[in-house]
Amino acid sequence: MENGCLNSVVRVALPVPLPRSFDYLAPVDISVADIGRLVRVPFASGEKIGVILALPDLAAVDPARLKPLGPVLREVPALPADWLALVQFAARYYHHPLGEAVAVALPPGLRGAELMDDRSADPWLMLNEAGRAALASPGRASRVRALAEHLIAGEQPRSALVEAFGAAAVREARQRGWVDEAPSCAKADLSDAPTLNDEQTAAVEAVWSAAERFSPFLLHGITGSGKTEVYLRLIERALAAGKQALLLVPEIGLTPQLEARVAARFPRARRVALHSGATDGARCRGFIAALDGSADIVIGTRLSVFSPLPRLGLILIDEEHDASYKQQDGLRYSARDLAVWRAQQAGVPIVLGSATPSLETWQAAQSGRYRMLRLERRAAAAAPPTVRLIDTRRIKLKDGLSPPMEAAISARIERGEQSLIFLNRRGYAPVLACPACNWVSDCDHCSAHRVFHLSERILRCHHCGTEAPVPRACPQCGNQDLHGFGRGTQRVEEYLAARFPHARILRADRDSIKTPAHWAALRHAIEAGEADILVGTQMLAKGHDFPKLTLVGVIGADASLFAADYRAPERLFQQLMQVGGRAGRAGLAGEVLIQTEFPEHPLFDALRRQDFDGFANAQLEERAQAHFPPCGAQAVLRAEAPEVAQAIDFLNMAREAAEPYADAVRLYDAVPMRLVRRARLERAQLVIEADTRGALQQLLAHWVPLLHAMKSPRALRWHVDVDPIDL
DNA sequence: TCAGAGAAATAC
DNA sequence: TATTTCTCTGAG
Repeated sequence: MENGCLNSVVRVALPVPLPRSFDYLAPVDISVADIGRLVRVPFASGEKIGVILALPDLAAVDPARLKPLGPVLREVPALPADWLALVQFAARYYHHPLGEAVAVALPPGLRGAELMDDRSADPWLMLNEAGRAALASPGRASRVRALAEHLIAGEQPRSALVEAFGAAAVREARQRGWVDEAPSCAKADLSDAPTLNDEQTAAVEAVWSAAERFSPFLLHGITGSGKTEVYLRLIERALAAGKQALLLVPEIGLTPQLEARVAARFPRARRVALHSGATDGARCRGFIAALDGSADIVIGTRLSVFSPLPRLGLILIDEEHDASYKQQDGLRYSARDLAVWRAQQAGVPIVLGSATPSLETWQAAQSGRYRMLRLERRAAAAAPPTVRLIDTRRIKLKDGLSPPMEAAISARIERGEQSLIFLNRRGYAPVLACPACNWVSDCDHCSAHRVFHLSERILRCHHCGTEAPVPRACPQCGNQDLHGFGRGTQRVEEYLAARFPHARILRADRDSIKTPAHWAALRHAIEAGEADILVGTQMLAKGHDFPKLTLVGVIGADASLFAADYRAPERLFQQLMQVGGRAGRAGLAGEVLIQTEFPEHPLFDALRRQDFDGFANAQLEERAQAHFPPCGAQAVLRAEAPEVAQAIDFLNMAREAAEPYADAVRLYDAVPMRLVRRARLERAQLVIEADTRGALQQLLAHWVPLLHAMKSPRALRWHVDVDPIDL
């Protein structure tokens, strides 16, 4: 059992839900150059694909138990040390098994093939088909993508491209949202980058003067103040310096637009777009292009924070407050927070942009940890919208709409302008009920009502997705007169159609818009003035100028005013500010009308004055009093089981296990979650608070290993959520 | 005595 | 998580 030879051990991260790595016996030809490479290893009775983490001097277990390493995939560049460090940090900070974190951070094509019955030594067989194809040759998808880029840049007429790639490819590119429409825009767009105003210039200079070191900035710019132009100028500088730029955007819906704008500005730069909607092959190629340094600009949703970037020079986060930066399952990471860590690690500047920053970022800027850059002028020279409240306490509403709201819509129709009615509730009515016997359309699997969708004639649970046909009569008493209570976008649309029979009405919510192509078509229809009234959820609040839109009507905002969630006011303010920003952007005055029974609420007061600073500071004050984030740190342990009692039992046991380490933290009681039952499972949670992230992390480092060791019913699942955004 | 089910242990 | 190993039960 002589084992004196150094570097005879290989440490590997494997995609198993165990909080440790695994050691193997090294083959003679292994070297430090193999750290970061994919490898096939025997594991339990089968095989797995993992990533080589290190060549330690000593194994962490009895060397007699080590099995020999399998083949190493040397055809793909090794993942660099800083990438491994990022993933290891994420696994440690979010207390998630390292091997699974590695799997999350890799594109699906590189995560390893599913079937491993073939024991041939060919390392390529470690990858699945998409991965192999992506690495072997630029496939069809990339040709179609190249076509899309040509269309965007307007470098070639459409007919030539149809000839080269076929009409089907053009259609595909459009369906995937890679191009907005047939080539129209183009070289004009290219040359005349708008002149920066002095605020924008100052922002660009401030960031770039710190280009050689870690320096975080909050770019606080109201809607229409030209944040994107600042991003583009900074990318330009990064490219000129031979660096890579990473631009994070909130969600897939917005990626194609920004991508098109970046493509138009930097037609010669190698751009990569990464998001969950991209095919395995496309994600894999983009990842490799980033890794081997050939990509200059990476634009993407939260998952792109894990792109390996050897020449990284700049990180930009657009709409940094957006909730979609937090992953809500598996490795529950915040791409924004990881990006800041990454900027620090790489020693580069990072810009967090928002009109309504998260309180976390706001506090960092107030305390001087981040530098604040303000853009207070609307580039389009339009005045900010006026905000008016409609006190609905003494007004009779018709399907949720007040007479002043209707009058305002009517006035817009007469002037040929557009109105947007904003309501965060899709479907026709939130619940269908029988007035005779009190039957309600409850979901069988969740503690929630099924929502009545009139056009599809179904009842759908918005939590588990199950559907049922709308019953003709009450299933309990046979009464044929069932009523939809409350209102959603469909009902408001229906009412408006009856009230304004000559108006053209478009509805935009997750039910009416299912693909990027739908979304693009809708946007074009709105921009072309083919609608008088828009009805929609927060989907409509984001992105895009609608030049004829001058009225935003908000209904149903009161529900968020007194919600139990302490983040509800922050979210509401952000939402209203954002949706309000849609009104009046092209020289026409915009107006925001909010129906509320609480017109004296300070949130509305701040909104009326467009006073984000005042609102944010007041909120911070409240958070400080309660020691809520960002004036304190939180984590939550959640458990789900067939019976809520099992989940509570587990959490109580967990709580007991935590007590000895809990002197610097507050452990709350295990309680059933607000929506206890979801998809046939019942959930409970236990909140942990500490004054600092350090104290919280210290507890978790002791506690989570104990949780793994705790025995619990087989059907019980649990997870830890660090820095949760909804409790 | 031995299926068969369900719990428990284990992975390098 | 996935698979193997154990341990208990009761029908024959």
